[in-house]
Amino acid sequence: MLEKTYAPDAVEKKWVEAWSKAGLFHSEPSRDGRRAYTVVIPPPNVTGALHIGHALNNTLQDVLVRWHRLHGREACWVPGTDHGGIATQNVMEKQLKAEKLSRHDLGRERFLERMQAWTRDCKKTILGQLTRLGCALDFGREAFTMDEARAKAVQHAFKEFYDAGLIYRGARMVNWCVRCGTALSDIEVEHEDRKGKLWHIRYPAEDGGPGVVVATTRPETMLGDTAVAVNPSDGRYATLVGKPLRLPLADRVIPVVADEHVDSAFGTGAVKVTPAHDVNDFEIRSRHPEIGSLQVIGFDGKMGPEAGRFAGLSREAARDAVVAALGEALDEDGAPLLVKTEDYKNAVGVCYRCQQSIEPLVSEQWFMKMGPLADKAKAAVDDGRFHIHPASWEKSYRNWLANIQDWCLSRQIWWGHRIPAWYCLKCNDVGDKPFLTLKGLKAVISAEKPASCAGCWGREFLQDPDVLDTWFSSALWPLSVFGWPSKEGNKDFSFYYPTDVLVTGYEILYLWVARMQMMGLHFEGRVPFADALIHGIVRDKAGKKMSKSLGNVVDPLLMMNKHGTDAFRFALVSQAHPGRDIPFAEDSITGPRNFANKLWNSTRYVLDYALKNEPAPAGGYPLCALDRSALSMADRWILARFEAVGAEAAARVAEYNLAAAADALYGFLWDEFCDWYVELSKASLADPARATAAKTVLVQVLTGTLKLLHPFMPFITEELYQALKAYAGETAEHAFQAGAPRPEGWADADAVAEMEFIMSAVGSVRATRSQLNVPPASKLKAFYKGDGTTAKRLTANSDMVLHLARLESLEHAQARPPSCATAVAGDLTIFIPLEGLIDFAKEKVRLAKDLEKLVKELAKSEAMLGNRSFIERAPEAEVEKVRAQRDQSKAQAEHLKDTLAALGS
RNA sequence: GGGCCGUUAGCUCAGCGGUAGAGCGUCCGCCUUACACGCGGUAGGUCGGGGGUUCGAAUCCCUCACGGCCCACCA
Repeated sequence: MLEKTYAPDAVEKKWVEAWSKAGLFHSEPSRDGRRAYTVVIPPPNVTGALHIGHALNNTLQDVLVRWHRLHGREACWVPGTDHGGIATQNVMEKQLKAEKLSRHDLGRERFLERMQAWTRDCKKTILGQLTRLGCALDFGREAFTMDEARAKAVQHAFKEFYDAGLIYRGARMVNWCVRCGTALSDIEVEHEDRKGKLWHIRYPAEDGGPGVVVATTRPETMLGDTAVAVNPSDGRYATLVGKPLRLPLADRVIPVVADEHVDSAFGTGAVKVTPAHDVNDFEIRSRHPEIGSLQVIGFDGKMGPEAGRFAGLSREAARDAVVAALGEALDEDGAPLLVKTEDYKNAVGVCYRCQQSIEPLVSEQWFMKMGPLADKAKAAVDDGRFHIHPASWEKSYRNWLANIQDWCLSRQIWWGHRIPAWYCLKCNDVGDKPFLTLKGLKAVISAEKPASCAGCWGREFLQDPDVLDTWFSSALWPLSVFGWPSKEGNKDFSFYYPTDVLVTGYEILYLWVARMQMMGLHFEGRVPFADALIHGIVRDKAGKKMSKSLGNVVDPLLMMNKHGTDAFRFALVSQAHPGRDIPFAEDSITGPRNFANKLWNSTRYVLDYALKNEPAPAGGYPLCALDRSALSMADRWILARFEAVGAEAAARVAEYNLAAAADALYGFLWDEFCDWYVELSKASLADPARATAAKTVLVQVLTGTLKLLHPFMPFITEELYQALKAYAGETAEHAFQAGAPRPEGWADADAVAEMEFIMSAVGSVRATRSQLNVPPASKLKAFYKGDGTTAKRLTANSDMVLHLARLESLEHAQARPPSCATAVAGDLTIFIPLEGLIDFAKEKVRLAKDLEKLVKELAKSEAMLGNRSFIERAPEAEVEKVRAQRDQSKAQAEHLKDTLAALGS
């Protein structure tokens, strides 16, 4: 006997343990001849516990994995975590800061030891949470982006790219985060609109003339100016080009150059040029090499020695100081050099890990040439080898690939894959210069320290101190988790690769998805997954992004503990509409929680009430044992509906609309199975001739629905599956291993139409009762008037109607009995004598209202049918539908008119 | 500066060419022997505005407005 209400705690705990003990989610290549269904987890960074976004991401994957396992595939879902580069190092540095330490206090080796220890704990937490969420991960395959196997893949890929000339080292302007102390790739820079100022500064001519006024948002960089640029076609400045200007605050003279890049219409039409600190200016210098470059801001974000009296100040302080100094500076005529200051809003590049503004700086870095790789990735979307769901993302994806820039790979941090490049100390003049400024180094690419230099036989080497962008190893993930590059005898790789689908959020579409596509296409010549399911972000109730600082984060563990994991999962999935973010309110779990309870009680009904807890017969109650022709209309109806819903859910899953699949199953179980079939079965069970069929249908449809719901709500469905499986004749030990219900041709349009009529007739009587305040408990006699198909349907199923509408009898009547209420069903009229109970004034108002509605509908239908274009151009089926509608409205209206006339006006 | 998405019932959202739907909330009545985490009933919308295409538009096209997001080297 089951308890009255479903209590998730114990059930979830029990199955988490049992599944783990049974190794239920372990996959083997080629087992039972099943085709692989492979999913690799987007490995969470080892930065802490999982958030609600992870819960969504992993629930969606779990639904897909379990669904496909149910449908006969050898599902393999690979778990793992990501070392997370800068993000994780930042977490550790924060911890150290609390101990008043920096990573430099520890030194590289001890720092990495601490990182390893932290990573171990963090992995445990993360995998524990995924287990708690019910994820059917193949835990034996756990991978980490920085473990030995993955390191091999990284080193191999790096060398291959290097040998192919796609990876190179060079001096370029990069996005430098002064707080994180490292270069970043372009996509790791976020753009934020910030309020700032636009300062207009006069640079007087060296000969004492007025010179030019330039406008800048970053006055501190003027200390590094080496020119002023104007557009060559700008007449205002034509005579100034080539003339020297005096750079205020610095004791220097700089030229005016002409460059096409300058927009004459913006500001004053003259731009100060700081090649060391601005990407555009860097470009201008490449066209005018003679102007040179002067770096005034260091990698630490402080003004360097070239900044003169401002040296040592932070960027921010230097800005204030420069502006203040300009404010006091006058030109030879005594006019202020700071001509104007205006408010200005501009987009500032910001580090995606620490939100500090990015400093463009020139340095020596490793880069990857992306053009050829991007072309292949673009071709894969263009020709349909790769699909993004929803497809609206494909346009942005293509666009990004088409405009791709080279990828800055090196990071000046410690936590990551060390770049496998070695510099012979004899061939390279390393000295004690900062590594970032070393130019023209000759590298030997090798995972291990080379034995000797091929050029000079030197044996002393310096390994590149930098590490790789964390996304480099992530990009190889679908390959590396299956042991790539090792392929010979690698059954895992040949069976599971390429994977089937990648599920992730749109925020890492370029950062990660695109790069996996590029790597997969480059190394294996095929896409690493043919489909990407891109889901939205879980936001707070008000639609704001969740963040610790806003204090609006929702802890998934808390939700699971409070409401049950299945309910939480279902709440997430049913709101995960393709292409939409999810504004998550805790209330939204209530419905799914109630639904879980509904499942629970449906099973209680079947086991305790319908089957009276009798032991299951051998083989259970199989559908094949039933005589199809002897089934009741309700049996045939629910079987038809069940099969249709199974197909509908499958279609929705196939198009990656999991919310719609969940909704279809929810509606079927609750609105059709429980509200109608279960109610009807109560009568059938009392009739020995129909009892076995009813039991069979109850058991089979319920068990089948539970199986289909299992991917969405694994715990409760497993629990109930265990209770039902003997009755259902199911042989699989766990719901996870069960087979999906197979289509057996239960489609039955007649039964569906008949049942729909019965439902509308019952609904009509119920509404009448309710509107006239007839006590639900009172059983009433009723009469119907009319004949034909609908009358036959009514009489053939009168016992159902009696039960559902709480009637005592339903008989044919030629005329309207006295003192009765009227209900309309199809083209029939149902009379319910209510002597003494009925308020005729009220009844008349009610009927008049119904009539009004009908008349409106009738007019609409007739208007359509009166439209010749409609008759001629609309498909015949549509016209027929309207005709049928017209006929019904007409008949019902007539009945109501008669009734109203009988009641007197 | 480009691009994408959204604007449908009080709220959150489905529907995306054939006479407006769900969940929650409202209101009314029910402890009807699976479930009050329930049952039955009810109210509530000119589908952001304006044009167009079509026999027919919430659904397709154009345009405007208001939100949100992504990309972008306008000082």
